[in-house]
Amino acid sequence: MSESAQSRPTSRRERLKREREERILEAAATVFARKGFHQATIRDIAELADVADGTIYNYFDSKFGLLIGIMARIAELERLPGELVQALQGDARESFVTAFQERMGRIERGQEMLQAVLPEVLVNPDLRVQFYQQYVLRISTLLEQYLRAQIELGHIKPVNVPLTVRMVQSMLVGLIVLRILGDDPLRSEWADVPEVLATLVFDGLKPSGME
Amino acid sequence: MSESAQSRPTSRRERLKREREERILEAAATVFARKGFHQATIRDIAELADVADGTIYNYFDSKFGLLIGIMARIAELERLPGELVQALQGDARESFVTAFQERMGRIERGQEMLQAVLPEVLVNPDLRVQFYQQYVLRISTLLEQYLRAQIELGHIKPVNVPLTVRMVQSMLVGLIVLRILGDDPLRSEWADVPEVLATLVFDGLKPSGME
Amino acid sequence: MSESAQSRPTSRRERLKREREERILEAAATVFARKGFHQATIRDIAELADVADGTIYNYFDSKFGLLIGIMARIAELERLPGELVQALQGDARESFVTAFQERMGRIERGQEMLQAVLPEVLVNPDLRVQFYQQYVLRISTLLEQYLRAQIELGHIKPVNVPLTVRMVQSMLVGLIVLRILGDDPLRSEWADVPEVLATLVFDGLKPSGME
Amino acid sequence: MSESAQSRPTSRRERLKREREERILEAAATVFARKGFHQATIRDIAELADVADGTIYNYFDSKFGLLIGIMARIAELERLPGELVQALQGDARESFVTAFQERMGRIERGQEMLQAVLPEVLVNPDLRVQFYQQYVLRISTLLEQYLRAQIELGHIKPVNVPLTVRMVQSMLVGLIVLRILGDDPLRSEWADVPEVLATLVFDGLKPSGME
DNA sequence: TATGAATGAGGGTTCATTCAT
DNA sequence: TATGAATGAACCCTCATTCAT
Repeated sequence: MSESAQSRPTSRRERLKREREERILEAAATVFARKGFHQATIRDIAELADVADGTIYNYFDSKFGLLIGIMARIAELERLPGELVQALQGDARESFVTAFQERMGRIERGQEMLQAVLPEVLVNPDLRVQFYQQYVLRISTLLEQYLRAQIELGHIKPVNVPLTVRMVQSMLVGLIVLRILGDDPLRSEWADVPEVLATLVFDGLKPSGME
Repeated sequence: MSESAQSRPTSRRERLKREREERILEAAATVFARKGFHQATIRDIAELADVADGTIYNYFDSKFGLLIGIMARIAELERLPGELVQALQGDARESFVTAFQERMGRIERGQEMLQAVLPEVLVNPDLRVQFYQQYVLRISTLLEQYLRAQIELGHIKPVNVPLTVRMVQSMLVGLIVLRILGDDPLRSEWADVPEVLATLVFDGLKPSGME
Repeated sequence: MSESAQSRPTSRRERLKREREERILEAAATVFARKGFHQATIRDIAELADVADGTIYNYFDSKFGLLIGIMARIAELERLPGELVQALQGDARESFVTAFQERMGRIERGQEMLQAVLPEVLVNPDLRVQFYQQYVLRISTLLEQYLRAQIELGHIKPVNVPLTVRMVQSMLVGLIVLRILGDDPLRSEWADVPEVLATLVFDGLKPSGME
Repeated sequence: MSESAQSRPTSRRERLKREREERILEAAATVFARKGFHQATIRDIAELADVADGTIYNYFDSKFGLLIGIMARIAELERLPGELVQALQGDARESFVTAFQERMGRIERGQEMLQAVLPEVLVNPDLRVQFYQQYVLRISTLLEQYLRAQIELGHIKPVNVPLTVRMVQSMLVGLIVLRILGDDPLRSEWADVPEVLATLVFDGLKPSGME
């Protein structure tokens, strides 16, 4: 009852709960990434998170709920729009590189979660829609606006905007997939990807003087 | 029943067997694509193929064997190397477009099988290796050789060859994924993809006179 | 293929299936009666029926389905209406005794199934309605008609018909419950119950000359 | 906190404890009656009693202990013997009606607790014995004595005493069951039951002049 | 003493695979 | 060879109970 007995009794518990939830989610991501959603058992996750099976259900509704939780974490880490807009100010090519660097970093950090979620996204219609909207459509819209503006300004030549944007998105998604597949160059030279990607997308492969 | 009753008893039987195996494999691809490998049941497949559950095991070792079977069918449809080499003769840009058209067609036709196989490929280490080698590495090697040659010839400017090739591969893989995710432009404007892709990769987005 | 190879191939299988279903249902009734629906495990039932756990699900939808199955068997054994009507022809008291004898026999034979089902009937609203209608209401309606007719004829004195019928039904239901509770006299002197019951209901306890 | 601060610190606490125990027991009876013992969860009961899950275990040993507690409460409310003896003095028929009225009232008031306990009583051997002795045997013995005495006195005609008593008990138990089953006449005309019951048991259905 | 999160045993159910017919 | 019923291992989830705060 006395206020001095415990300084913010809830805050300590709260913190412990948050940490535990975090631990469970991370364990889930790791196990899902390693064995796939369906091969992964709740037991696996519980053991890795060092909790009892039942404890997981104090934090998540179901095994599927863990997947949703991971998706939410990914979305949280994204907050793309603002930053992307930011990154795309100024010189077109330069901002491309910056934006891609950002992106590559996120992909690298989120690789495990993406690997955990992506196979199931390809399979589950609900996840599919959610992932597509959060991860693809949101960026598509932005990129399309940006591309149109740049074309207007003459910084970029006229192209089929929606398809071109899809190509770029495809590359990003494809890079994730190829990394998951264990492609070696993509792992060892990951840092160089943004520059190569910008060159490809922006300048093309055609030699400079060859107009 | 007597051996003389039919001119070539085995060959007819053989054909029936082939057809049945084919039917089962197609059913498997359809069901896997629709529900995912783990949600799909042998019963589902048996019903769609109009055979009994047990019959499937006369043709395939296991449920997983069906997946392997589908992978094999994809590989069979590929026979890339030769054709790719063929396609890449002559003018660089032109052969790019031709090659991509080829590829887009294959992707479209093989979509169901790819959708059936891809999620599990991302999850199963063995499949991963097999898919990576058959579907990525084989082409990577070819493209790398080609790219180097073109650079040598001055038709293409000097770039980081392995990464550049990965970018192109990523795009192809990413296109598959985005189609699976149900992206609308990619479905409705699929025919235009090769040209846009070639423009992007070959010419870049930079306006012509802007060197 | 030859017709003489197996005489009615289906009928043998059919028979085996019937027998197996029967065995499972009996096992379920026994186990439910012994341990109660919720304490009973599918394993228990499977072992008693000498089948594998999964086999049960080839015959019944769920554990609850077994209960429904037992209820259906009880209803099947009943076919009350016709027989009751039959029994109640002729002298009132005599037909009472006959009808009750019939009933007591059925209760005795169906004891295990009733014991399996009754506790859950008291607890599950759906079962409650079904049991009430099949086991109580159907008979109530008949008895009410009969009673009214007998009153009309002056064979029975005017009484509150619905409630009186409920009393009789209560007694029947109560007898089942008391038997389940293990009451000794009801087990050892079961054969005398109909006569005593008829005396009680028909003549009352008042001494003969005491009007 | 100091012992002198409150005149009778324990007695107040005692009262609070009693009230809480009472609240828990009532909540348990309600939930058990509503969902059945096995479907009911400690959480359900805790919520209805407005206490934490763990608190319940400060008052009762286990979930089963709650059932025992309810049984004890029923027995407490009974105190039959004395009152029954009292009620059965004087005119036979009149005392029957009085006794039954008493009983009906108790059944009505105790309905929830009976509904909570009865299904499990039918299933659990220990409860079965306890319930049988407290609720059936105790009264049986009394009624048998009474019946024998009345027969001796010529107020009641000679009958099979144990079985006759069982019939009456069956009716009482059966009335409870039929009420649980939701029988409408028994609910709406409950007040008339004692009279009808007495008529049936005492006078029988035979018309007055029909000896 | 009250709390409510952690625990983990337990069980219904699914379904790939086998095998007698 | 085709059938489809039988098998039983495997797993998600529930929830009574415990116990640190």
